[in-house]
Parts: sequence; C-alpha cells; structure tokens
Amino acid sequence: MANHPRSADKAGSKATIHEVAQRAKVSITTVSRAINSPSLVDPQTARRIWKAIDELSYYPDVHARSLVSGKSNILGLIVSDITNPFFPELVKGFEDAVVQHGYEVLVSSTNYDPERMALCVRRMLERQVEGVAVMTSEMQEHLVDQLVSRRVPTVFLDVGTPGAGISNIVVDYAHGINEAVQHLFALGHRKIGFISGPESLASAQTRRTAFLESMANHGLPQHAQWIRQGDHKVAGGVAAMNEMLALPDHPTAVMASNDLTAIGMMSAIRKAGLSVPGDISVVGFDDIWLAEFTEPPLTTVRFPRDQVAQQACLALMSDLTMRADASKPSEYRVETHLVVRDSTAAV
Amino acid sequence: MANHPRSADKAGSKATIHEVAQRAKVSITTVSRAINSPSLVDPQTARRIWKAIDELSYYPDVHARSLVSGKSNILGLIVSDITNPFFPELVKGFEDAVVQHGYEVLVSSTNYDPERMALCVRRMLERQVEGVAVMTSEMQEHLVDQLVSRRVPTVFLDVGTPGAGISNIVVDYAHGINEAVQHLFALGHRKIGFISGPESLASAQTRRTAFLESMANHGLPQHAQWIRQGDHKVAGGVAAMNEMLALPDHPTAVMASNDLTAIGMMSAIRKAGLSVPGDISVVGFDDIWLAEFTEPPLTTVRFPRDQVAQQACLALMSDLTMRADASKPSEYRVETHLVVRDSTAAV
DNA sequence: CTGTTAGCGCCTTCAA
DNA sequence: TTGAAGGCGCTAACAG
Repeated sequence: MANHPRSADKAGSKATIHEVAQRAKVSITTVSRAINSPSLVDPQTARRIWKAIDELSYYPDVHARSLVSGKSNILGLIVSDITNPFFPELVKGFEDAVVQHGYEVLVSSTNYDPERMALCVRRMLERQVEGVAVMTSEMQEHLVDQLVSRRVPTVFLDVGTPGAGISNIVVDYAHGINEAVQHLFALGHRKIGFISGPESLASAQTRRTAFLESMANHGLPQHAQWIRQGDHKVAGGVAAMNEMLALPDHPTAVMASNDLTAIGMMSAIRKAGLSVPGDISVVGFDDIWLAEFTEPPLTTVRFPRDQVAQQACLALMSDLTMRADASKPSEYRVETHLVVRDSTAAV
Repeated sequence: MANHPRSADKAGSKATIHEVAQRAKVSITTVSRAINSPSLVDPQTARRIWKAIDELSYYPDVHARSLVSGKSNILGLIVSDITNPFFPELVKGFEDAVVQHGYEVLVSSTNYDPERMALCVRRMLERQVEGVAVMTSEMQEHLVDQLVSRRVPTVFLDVGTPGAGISNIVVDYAHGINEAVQHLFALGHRKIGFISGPESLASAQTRRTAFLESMANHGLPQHAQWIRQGDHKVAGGVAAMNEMLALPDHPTAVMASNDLTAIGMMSAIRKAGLSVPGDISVVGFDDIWLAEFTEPPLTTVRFPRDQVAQQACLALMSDLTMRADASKPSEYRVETHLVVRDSTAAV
C-alpha cells in the first residue's frame, strides 16, 4: 500500500498520464502502452512506470479514453420498474456479470411508460452505451430502430426477432407450467383454474397458452369460467379469485400467471373462509423472493432471473467481440422449473 | 470505412458539431454557443443552427464534453444489495430525482463486502462521478477519505460526521418506535419484547436503544429475556422468537428491528400453534413492500426510503452548486412513522 | 522497444 | 455577434 502523503495525489487533483511519464522518465506513449499492451514494453521500464503509477495513484481518464476510442465501456440495462420484485435479481445478476467483464452498467427504469422508455433509449445513446439489454415488454419498434441504426448490440427478453446485433433470450415457460400441471394432476386435481396477466403482455399470453396446452395434454377439460384475467398485481389476483369463488362450482387448484397474482388469490381464498391448500391449491409463477415467506409458502414456477441476466450479458459481450460474425445463434434459452412448497396438496 | 460528412443520420454514424456547423454555415464555436449560451448568438443564426441540429439529430458527445469540462454529469449510488427489499425504492427514488436534475446515476452494490466496497468507490472515482450517495452501513474510513480527498461531495445515511462536502441524512428512528410502543401500550400490552438486528449494524443498535428508552418512558419494565438478537433476516427472527416462546413466560407483543425479522417471528409463532395477533402482537420496522401482504398484514414502522432518496439527491445537488459555501446545514433528517395494520391487537 | 505526431469532439479564451 | 486557435487526457499510426 504505497500511500505516501507525497507530492501529487493531494487536493483531489487527478494525476495525468503526463505526470506519470515524467516521473518514470519516459514518453506518455510508453506509459499508455505499459497499461494497454504490456507485451510491447520492456519489463524494466514497465516496472518504473508502474511504480510511478502507484505513487501517483494514477488511473486513466475514462472520458478521454472514450473520446479517442469511441467506446464507452458501458452497457445499458432497461427494466420496467426496479421496485417490482421481479427485477432486482435481474439487475444484480446483470451488474455482476457485466462488471466482471470490465464494463459498467447504466440502469434505467421505464415505469411502464412508453415516453420514459424513449428517454431511456435516448440517455443510453447519449452515453454511447456499447450494448443494451432491454428486459421489459413495452418495447416499441421505432426505439428498437434507433438502437439498431446506431449499430448498438441489443438483447431482448422474450420479444423481437434475432438478427445482426440483436439477440433474444427466450424463456421456456411451457416447461415449468407443464411441471406444475403435472404436479397438480398427480395430487388428484382435475378441476384446475388459471388467472392470467394483462392481455397486452406477450409473456402473459404465452403463459396462458402454455397452461391451456398442458391441460389438453393431460386430457383435462377447460372450463371457461375458470380461466380469468388478472393484472400481474396483487389486486388483480384478489378480484379474479373472488369471481371464481362466487361460481357455483370452483376449481380445486388454481394457477397464477405470476406470484403477485397468487398472493392475491391466497388472500381472497382465506378471506372467503377457505384454506390453502386445504380447500384450494395455489401455484404461482416467477418465484420471487417473497414466495418463500408467504403463508403458506408458495408453490411456484421459478423464472431463472439470474440466468437471464447472465445470458443477456453474454449475448452482448459476444456481439461486442465478434463484431462482424453474423453466424451466431443469437438466441438463448432458459428453462423454468416447478418449485414445490406448501400451497399445494392432494385434493 | 467511408466517413462521408454529408450523409446524414443513417448508419449509426453520430453527427458531430462540425457537420452541424457546416450545414448551418457557421463555425463550430457558434454552434457550441447556440447550445450552451443561447443569449450570445443571433436569433437568426440560432434558428439555422437548431434546424441543422434537428435534421442531423445531433446531440453533443458527452465524453468530449466531460473531457474538456472535467465534469461527468454522473452521480454515484452505493447500496448494500439491491435484492434486499429495503433498497429498490431507494434506488428508484434516487434515480428519479437525479435524472430530473439532468444527471445520470451509477449504481453499485457492495454485497456487504468491504472489498467490493473498495471497488465500488474506485469505479465511481474512475468515472469521475460528481457526487456519491453511500446508502450502506459498512463504510470504512479510508474509503471516505478517498472520496473526500478527491473533493467529491458525499452523502451518507445515518453515519459519518457532516463537514465540507459531506452530508448526512439522519433518520429519526426513535419517533416511529415510540409510536409503536405507545400503540401497543394503548392496546393494553405491558409485556413487550424486542428482537434486534446484528450487533455490528449501527442503525440496529440505534433502534434497540430507542425501544429501550421508549419502554422506560412508558414506565414499562425491561425483561432481559425478552430482548434478543436477530440478524435482520427471516431466519434470525424465527430463531429468536422460538427462544422467546420457550420461556416460561413470554411477552404478549414483540417488536422487531426490521420487517424480515418480523416475518420470521410470525412464522415461528404460527408454527408454535399460536396466532398473530390473537396470542402475540407483532410490529416490524421498515415497511418493506411486502409487509402489506403478509398474513396477517404487518403493523410496522415506515422508513421513508423515498424521502431519503430525494434528500440524498438534494444534498448532493446543493453541494454541487454552491461549491465553496460550507455554511450549509448539510445534515438532513427524516421521520419514521407507525403504520398500523393487522398484526397487532388488544391483549 | 520507444518517442513523435496527429487527432477524438468539444469548450473557451482571444481577436476581429 | 462571430471565428480561429489551443488545449482537455488519451490512443494510434508511423517512424526511429
């Protein structure tokens, strides 16, 4: 730890490459090389340089670097709303992965607002991000175009068509949902309902479809009354469940399009004087952190957010390195799996 | 690579100030002025320039700007762990506030790891952040020094001593905790326990102390057995509560140092065949998002994270503008308040 | 292996 | 009111 109260350093004045060069008695070029292409400089000199660098606690000015190289060393991450329990893990995973590759992350929330989304993209562009992960569903064509026309590698979650510099992470919702149906089936459930997410959300549609197909595969009947729509929030789950409970004949098990919905459902069921899983089994989707701590702990399908984050980073990195090679798969997939806890039981 | 100055917009080639100047038939200086000091340029010319800017969808290169001005237009935010339900709101609030002021945010998680904290500070410094909000407790002296010696305005949450360029947001834990005790007292509770956070956490200590004092003020006895230690996680709450339940005589109400602890407690109580609030009332702290959805909904003390975020931003902005004026208060305070839900009831 | 020479895109004196 | 010239700190040819 060479932290002498020496000359420079002090007073917040950042050391420049010049001072390092001077101190090491070489030209600034050599300093630059010692840092960026160590193999091109004599070990002796290099040592002197590093000594100087250390003594001055010098580090390159990122802005100067970006200016000359045209590369910002920043990756963008656009999410809908970080306070939505779905996102934090995604953000964290992405940040970890990206930092490991020596990049920085610029996160931005759209708050589900198309206008804010436009601003997000704008800010990203201004900062010259080298790639963007768009982990939200309210993507719009013309914004994608802005990214694409700027040649900014982009990775989407479950939307868009892969192409040059555009990757997509496709989530296999069907797998986990099928496991869930199977699980309920094995427990003797035959009357299974589903509360979906908002119409507008593509991924919500996909989940619903997957459920319907799985039901068909199990030779189970679809009861229109038992397929209702929520909003991916707690309130929607409550409302939809109440409607279902008002039916003369209600399902013995209900699946939800996401965990918040499931939580709302459980609350509604309890309020109706029934018990989970005693009277009705409940299965969620996402496996958000709190699913483990609901009462009863929620059986749900895990959406592997950490994997998605890592894949997103990888996709970007690969687009970044092999600039021209368009022969890449550029489509990544992640699985979903059932996590059995206590909100499901035999009929 | 063809680099035609004339071909507009297309093909990801960012327009430069030169192209704008050329197109508007003025010098780059004038363009720069039209953007930064509109008053210094003839309205006529200005209009021509803006037209050109618009046509080329030109926007200044932030890196070039940063390089020459030495200012990055970025504020840093350091948090412990974004997946901790306590932080997302803080992050969001900060981001919103900061963006509103035309700045960008660089978030970084320490994962409670001192080493990672050092890296965070390092990364902030490298990016030349103009200010940093350190919203975590594991701050270390020498890191603060790095920030201070670089003259980077910093704002802390509940730690550190304010000074030149150093602000502190102090949270009035006592107020909310006192409200809670009073609430329980009014419900007839006299035997009140407390499960604290980890010894090492200053804010946890503060909460415990506040509880003890409030108890004294209410003329309530302190029963050493009823004051136990948790870890601010669910597991700690479970363990501590189990110990308490094993006592020959247990409290009729127990307060927790944070909501996760409270959730653990409720789980333990239920597992012991008792009910909340029927047998034991529970009060949490923080009012994390999910507190509203536990079973029963948790009575807790709200830690106003959004306010903290805004204050942090304000503190930084004010340090940023009135550079030299050290006569600022530089200490901000926020209140905490009880939020009554269903986990508390009369004895 | 090392130094010299040009800029990267922009802002800022200093003149006109 | 405008323009020309000189960097900001760094990297990248192009010589030695």
